[in-house]
Amino acid sequence: MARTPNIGAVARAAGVSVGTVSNALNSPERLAPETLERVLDTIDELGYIRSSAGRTLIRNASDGLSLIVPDLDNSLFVDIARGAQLTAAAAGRRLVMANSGFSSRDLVAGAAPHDTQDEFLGYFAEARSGGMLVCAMRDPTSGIDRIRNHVRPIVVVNYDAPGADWCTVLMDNAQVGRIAVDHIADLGITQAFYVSIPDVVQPAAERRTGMREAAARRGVTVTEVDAAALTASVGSDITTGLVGALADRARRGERTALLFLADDLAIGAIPVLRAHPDLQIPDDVVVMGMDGDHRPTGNDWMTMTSIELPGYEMGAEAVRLISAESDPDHAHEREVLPVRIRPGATTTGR
Amino acid sequence: MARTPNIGAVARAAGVSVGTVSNALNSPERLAPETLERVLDTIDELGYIRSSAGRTLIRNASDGLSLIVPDLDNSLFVDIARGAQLTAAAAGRRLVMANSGFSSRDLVAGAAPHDTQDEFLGYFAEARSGGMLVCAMRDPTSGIDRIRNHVRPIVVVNYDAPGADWCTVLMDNAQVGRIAVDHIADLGITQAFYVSIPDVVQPAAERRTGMREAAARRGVTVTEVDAAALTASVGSDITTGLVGALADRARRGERTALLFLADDLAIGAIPVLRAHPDLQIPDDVVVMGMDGDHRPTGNDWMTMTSIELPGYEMGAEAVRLISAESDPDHAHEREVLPVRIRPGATTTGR
DNA sequence: CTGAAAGCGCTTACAG
DNA sequence: CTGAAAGCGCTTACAG
Repeated sequence: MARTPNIGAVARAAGVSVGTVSNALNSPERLAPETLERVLDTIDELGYIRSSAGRTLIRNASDGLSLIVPDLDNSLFVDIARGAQLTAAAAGRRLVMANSGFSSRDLVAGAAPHDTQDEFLGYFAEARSGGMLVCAMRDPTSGIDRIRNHVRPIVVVNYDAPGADWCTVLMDNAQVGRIAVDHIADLGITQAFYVSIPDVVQPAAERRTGMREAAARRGVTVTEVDAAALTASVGSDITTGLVGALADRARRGERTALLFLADDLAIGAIPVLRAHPDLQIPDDVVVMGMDGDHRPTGNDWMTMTSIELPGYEMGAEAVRLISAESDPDHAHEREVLPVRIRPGATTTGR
Repeated sequence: MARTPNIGAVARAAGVSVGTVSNALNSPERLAPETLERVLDTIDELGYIRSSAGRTLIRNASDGLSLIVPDLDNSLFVDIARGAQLTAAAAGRRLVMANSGFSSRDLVAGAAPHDTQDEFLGYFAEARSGGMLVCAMRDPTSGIDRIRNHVRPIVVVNYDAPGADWCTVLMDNAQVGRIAVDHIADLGITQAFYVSIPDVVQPAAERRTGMREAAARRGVTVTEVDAAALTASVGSDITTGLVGALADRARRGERTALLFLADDLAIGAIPVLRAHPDLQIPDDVVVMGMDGDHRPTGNDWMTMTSIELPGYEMGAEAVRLISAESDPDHAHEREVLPVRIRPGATTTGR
């Protein structure tokens, strides 16, 4: 990069010292009005843009915040990112994001997660990030321990690490499972299939725990089914395997619930059920997902019952906790945000 | 931030000079194997992490790439971001993103765009970004001119600025409009409604141009309708206003096409049409969107005909162009990537 | 193969 | 209110 005008060039052109130029930028109230004006005019003329590297060197910290998200195809993380970015902007801080490319498929398949979470942790540590939000789908402890002293506040979002030495922002995943069961129990349904991925994925494990607890409490019999991925086509395949049993029950006048860990799975179930002459939604089968997609797709001819996840609030809260860390007697917090049901036609009929 | 161990601390502990520690990190082949090992061990023991600020100061450039996207709720930009980030990672470079919070609603409403594009341009210029991808929905020229000399290569994605002094990566928006009309003309349809937003949004303007050209060529009569936003509910409202005319035509045995600038609009049309007893899809009315959502929602009980946009390729190509800029006799390029139709049940019946 | 030294652009007490 | 000077952590010729 060709050398751009530096603070010395501005000082020379304005006939002041470099310290005065620096003060014009950082403490303008210290300058005589005429001096300030002359310096600012010179900055404009020269097209001077301060390099943040100098300040970062001195402070051993930059003032930008950084956010690592696992996967932008997941609307939860898009919501978290927006909540974080807008809250940061409102506080006058910039936030940049990195996508670590995490795929829950790896975990489900038992493969080592092939993401770049630790690479980005290192990258932001070298940049002396002024605060880091780590949105994790797997335990980030080892990666964070490595950079702990080089990045000021760290907040972990969406992963509950045992013995965490940082603030954590979570949603109440057990409540997700409980609410789903309570909803169908309220409809008088006593038999359900619960389609999820293996418990190596922490939110899946916690939702299952909540689901089982509510099922026992409400007297709902639940058959658990494993999905290999959270896609509509997997949802279709699994449902195809269940229609026989569902139709048998329907002929006996019994309703069945299909509870899917993700809306994408649930969406895949719909066409399979509609294609079956004996199965009406929601009279014979009710369907619900559990990660209500905020995205404005208005995705169906029938609205899908789902659970609204507090992604935006999680991101916003994480940024607030970053700011709270500058308070000297701050103690790390573990916040668990509530979820709520969004009833739709696939369970209530409208 | 408490002072972390610096290169001097490592040098002292390893009994070498700071230059040698630097070489261990940047040119390890220059060191005697034993020296190298001793230095690396010391780095490990001390938990030393290099600060990139020093190098940025010297080079007047950092090695990270940065990407500004207008809006993560738009799947096009999520695709671009993924294409860019994976291509960068494959080339051993890190890429960070910023969301400028652009809303096309502002433009459509005639309001000044209230985004943070220029703020982030300035932020990345202060960080001496090693390369910048600017995904723009409005003309970025003034913002870029301001930072032109402080950021090495700049590539603009998705905005065709007149007289651009940089590489540009575009999709063929005129082709989007042409393909849509050709598709319905191939089905023998001669009457269509075209629902778009005003031409202040550049892609909308270009698609309209392509649409008109194809309509003239194929003898299709098109009635143009203005939408205030690209949402399903706006699509529903507009369609509600059209069902009378559509039903009249259906009773005369004439098919009509509804072409929507965005899939979200088109999705909103579906339930309105289904609710009308005289209108069958696709026998009386065919429906298509024009920004095929890559996201894995499997969004409907009937697949929506749409146009596949080359978002991933645009992001990947933009990163390749960034690298190409380091070639001394590089000339700025303007690349226009093709689009293609994805036929679905809403026009072909399956 | 290794070390000593200059310098990148900035901020911050301190002196005046 | 302004200036002179030290120093942040690093890289890079250069000398040996």
